[in-house]
Amino acid sequence: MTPRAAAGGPLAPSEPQLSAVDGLAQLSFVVYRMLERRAAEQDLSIIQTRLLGILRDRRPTMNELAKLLVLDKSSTSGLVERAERRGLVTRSPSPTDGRAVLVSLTGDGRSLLAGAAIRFEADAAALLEHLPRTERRVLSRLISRVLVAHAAERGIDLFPTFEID
Amino acid sequence: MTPRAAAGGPLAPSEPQLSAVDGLAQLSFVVYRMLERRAAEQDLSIIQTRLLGILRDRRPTMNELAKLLVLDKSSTSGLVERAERRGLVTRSPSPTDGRAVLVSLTGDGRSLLAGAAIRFEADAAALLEHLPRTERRVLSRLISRVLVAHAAERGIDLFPTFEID
DNA sequence: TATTGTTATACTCTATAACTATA
DNA sequence: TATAGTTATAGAGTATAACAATA
Repeated sequence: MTPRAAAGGPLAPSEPQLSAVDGLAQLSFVVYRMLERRAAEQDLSIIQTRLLGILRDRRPTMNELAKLLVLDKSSTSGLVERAERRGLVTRSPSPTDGRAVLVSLTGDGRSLLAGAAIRFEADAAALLEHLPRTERRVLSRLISRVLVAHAAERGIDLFPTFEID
Repeated sequence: MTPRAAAGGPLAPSEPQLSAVDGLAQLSFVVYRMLERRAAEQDLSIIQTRLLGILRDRRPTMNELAKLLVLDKSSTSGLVERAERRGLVTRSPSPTDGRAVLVSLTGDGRSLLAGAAIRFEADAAALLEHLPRTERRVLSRLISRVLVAHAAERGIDLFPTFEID
């Protein structure tokens, strides 16, 4: 990676094209920051956004949440506590396990998430529209293939025939 | 973005390919985490790594640093203070402006940065090697074109003929 | 007066360790 | 005893506001 790519700033190599590695790194930063900015517009951090995103179609226990977010359970407690204080999520006792707590999204949480998601999608679409339609499709397919292969390497099937959970 | 893409986890749409937006978001997360992991192996955060990356070929003032990192000057003070305490950077008075401070990389800082960069480059290369060489080149070129167009939109030329600075 | 940088303060995010309550 | 979750504590990272020193 060139120094400037590492800094996330503009590049000035002598070739008229970024190296594959620099391109990947730069693209990652650009997209990550789009997400960060759109989340911030709703006063959400990336981790808060991911929390809400997980809750959009699930109602996990604190423990499951910690695993999904790859966080310590104490970090998850704090994260959920702050989100609950803002009225974005609620905690309720599990009916089947007296120790467990179920976390779910409130209407306010859902609205905030939807706002961020819609704006981010527009950003991502605008970024891709720099390419003509045909090449956009090629890019999309190649990215998909890379991700599928990368996931498969880790024993994850991105497209299981049935929902397994 | 689908709920699962927002969560950064595996996806299960019914089509055998990710949507363009989901692919972009997923790819961004995957690459960002590679960088995060490799930096962490050197006990560096992403922001510390970016700091060192900027210093690899520059010796900016605190003020310039704050602008490059898009951080408040007070945040930059703290960031540099912690890096200096670890012996990764040094602060010295500017010879031309009695108020200014110049920040530069130490040998230790350079080594740490190099270690993270080399490992990250290997990760990125491995990710791309999931595609045959020809398609890898196509992907690389398309990503480059998207980034160049995106930068141009913001008045930035990714490939200026001369170093301007 | 304006600019450069640091410091005080406050909040988010994270982990480790110690704790409570339930299984 | 083991598991689920919270709390205490500590540190990184961030911003705002107040400040000191220099231009």
